[in-house]
Amino acid sequence: MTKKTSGNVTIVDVAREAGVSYTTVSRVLNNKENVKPETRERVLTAMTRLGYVVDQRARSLAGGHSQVIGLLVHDLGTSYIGLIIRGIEAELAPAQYDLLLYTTHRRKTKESVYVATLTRGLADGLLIVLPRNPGAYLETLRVSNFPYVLIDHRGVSEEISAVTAANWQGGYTATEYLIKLGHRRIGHITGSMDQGCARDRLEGYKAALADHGIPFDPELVQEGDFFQPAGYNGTRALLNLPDPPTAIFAANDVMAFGAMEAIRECNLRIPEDVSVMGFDDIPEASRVHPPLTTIQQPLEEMGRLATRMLLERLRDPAIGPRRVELPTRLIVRQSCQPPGRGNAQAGG
Amino acid sequence: MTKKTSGNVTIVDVAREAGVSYTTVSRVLNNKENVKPETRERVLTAMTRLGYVVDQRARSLAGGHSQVIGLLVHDLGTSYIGLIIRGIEAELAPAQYDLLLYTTHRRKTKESVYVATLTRGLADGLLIVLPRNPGAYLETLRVSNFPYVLIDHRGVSEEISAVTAANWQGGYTATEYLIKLGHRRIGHITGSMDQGCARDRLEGYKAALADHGIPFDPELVQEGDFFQPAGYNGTRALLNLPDPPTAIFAANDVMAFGAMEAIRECNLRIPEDVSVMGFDDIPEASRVHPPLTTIQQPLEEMGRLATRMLLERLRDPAIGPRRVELPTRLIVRQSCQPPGRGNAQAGG
DNA sequence: CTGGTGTGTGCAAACGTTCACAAAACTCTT
DNA sequence: AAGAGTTTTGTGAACGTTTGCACACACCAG
Repeated sequence: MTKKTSGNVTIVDVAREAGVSYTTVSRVLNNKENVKPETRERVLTAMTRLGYVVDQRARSLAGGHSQVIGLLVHDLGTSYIGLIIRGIEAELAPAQYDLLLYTTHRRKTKESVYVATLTRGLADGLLIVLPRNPGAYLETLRVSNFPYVLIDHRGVSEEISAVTAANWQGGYTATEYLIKLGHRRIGHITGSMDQGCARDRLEGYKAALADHGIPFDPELVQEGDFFQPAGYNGTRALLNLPDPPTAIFAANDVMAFGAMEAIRECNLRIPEDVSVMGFDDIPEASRVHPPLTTIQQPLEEMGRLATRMLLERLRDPAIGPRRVELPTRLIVRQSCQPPGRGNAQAGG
Repeated sequence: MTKKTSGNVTIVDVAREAGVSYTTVSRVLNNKENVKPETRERVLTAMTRLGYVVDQRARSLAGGHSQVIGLLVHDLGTSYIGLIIRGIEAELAPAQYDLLLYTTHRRKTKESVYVATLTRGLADGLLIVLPRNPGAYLETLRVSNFPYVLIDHRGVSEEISAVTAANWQGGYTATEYLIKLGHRRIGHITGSMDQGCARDRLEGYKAALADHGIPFDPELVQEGDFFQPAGYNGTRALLNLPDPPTAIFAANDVMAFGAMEAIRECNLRIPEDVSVMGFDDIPEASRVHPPLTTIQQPLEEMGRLATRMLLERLRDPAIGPRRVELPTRLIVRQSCQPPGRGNAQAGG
């Protein structure tokens, strides 16, 4: 038993134990070449004998990298974010990185504050999920050349690495599916219009209408914010229209749940009276009644890919920005059907 | 404009700019007494002029505390954990702490590895949510006198700070409610039996049965693990019994969703044919069809309280362990009704 | 004018690493 | 068997902060 049983074991202690200099211990620690296998072995056993654990603070202060990635999200507790984080962690763990979590809970100012501290050594890189007002700090980040990747947001310029889903395509596919079922009046509840993904989905919706010769009716579009009440309120407004839609396409599943709530409260049936289409395919989508037809976003894969891109950039800072759009696909369940059949059934 | 436009601004730069020594800057930074108000002012303006941000790594290396709290959870993406984290962050943010996130994804070995690195300076304290096999490292933590608080788990000894919900009481209340509706055969799908909360809920269930003179039938208890498939499988098994239950009490909402799935697949109705009771009251519970009657756990409050306890302990290490149990309460929705009414309705 | 008691400030040494550079120890050549 | 080249190891100075100690100065009582 060595003298230092309590307190912290440092590389100096390990060096003494192994009979080498602390530099050699550091080399072993960092898997540097040019260490005689026998010496390495001796250091390694000394480490385990002493129960040595590297001090990340010191390492990062001296060496410049902290093995920590910052994650900026606006909220947790949704499977949307859960799936993304699952992907992130899956890539981070084998690379020995830790995850520092910042949630902004929609308080816009907080994001820029976090970014400042993060870039001061606490983290080596940053993953930003669906920022609310990226303009405020993305430029700061870019100028300071701090590595980061955006998830589900295209950012303010082409110079920014980003992983997104094919939102336009998803919006198009969803709308086209409803059109092909026979719907002509299709309501849309948008996401936060300050976010590109929401705008893209709306554009996809418009494009599908246009391609099938259906005139765009602004009355049928309600601005939402990706939260359930917006889906509910938007749907109530749509159903109160003189000529209400026979189908509602919500810009995400959560708002689609709100839509379902509203439709039921109006004593209408899903999908007999009104069809509902979501976006995301979060796990709950298959659990609600009726199971929600929706557009699947590869959330976990988005997290994985963004992380891979970030780590790649960390290894080689020369790598330029990369922008990847992952495909979305239609998941047909039971919340959509051709219009008018509800009445027919009820009447027959 | 000063010379150092790029790179990092240190206290030395600030000191030069303000015409004081770096020690004084450090004093201002830490709000130490004995700094002339005028000097303090001068340092402060120098800081903002230079855009100084403190380097947490250096601060923590020199000073001993990192202003980071580690959070150990086994999975994200459920509102269960989302609510807890919301509570944690609400308390952490004003105290200027950051959150380092570790998810174990049910891989038991990882937890102990994390604990080792965490205690080496990366974090000042640890919050552990519902650990899988705490025995492995809780003892290590206790011995090294590292501050931590358990959430939703009572730990291995009375010496451990923990915040839990009244699980026994919740199990009792849920079961008693079903009994009072008239159910006599009540199935129970347990959580992971290696966790105290799961055992407590089961014990509450048994106690309620006993208090109402209903003999305990082991056939009616299916072991689960808090995940949806377990709810599904357990329910299928229960419904295949020669004398199946008329109500099912799942140890959490997510398994209750699985139960609902299974019941529907057997062409039975909820609650007419089988009543379903959950536990947790996650937001989805009110959204499923029919809305789930469940036992509410004050998850956000549990996160808040645990964090307050941890910060308190950080301020005064002499504080001993505290164990708090927050109350649970029954939320009546529409997934439970008296037994036998389903047939009556169908026949009438 | 001296000696005390504060206050405000500065110096130097930590904290535990990494890294550039230098030195030492090998391995080949010839 | 010596010199060149290569591998291995060690020394010293960072990294940016906190903190113990010492010092300068003002103030007051004697």
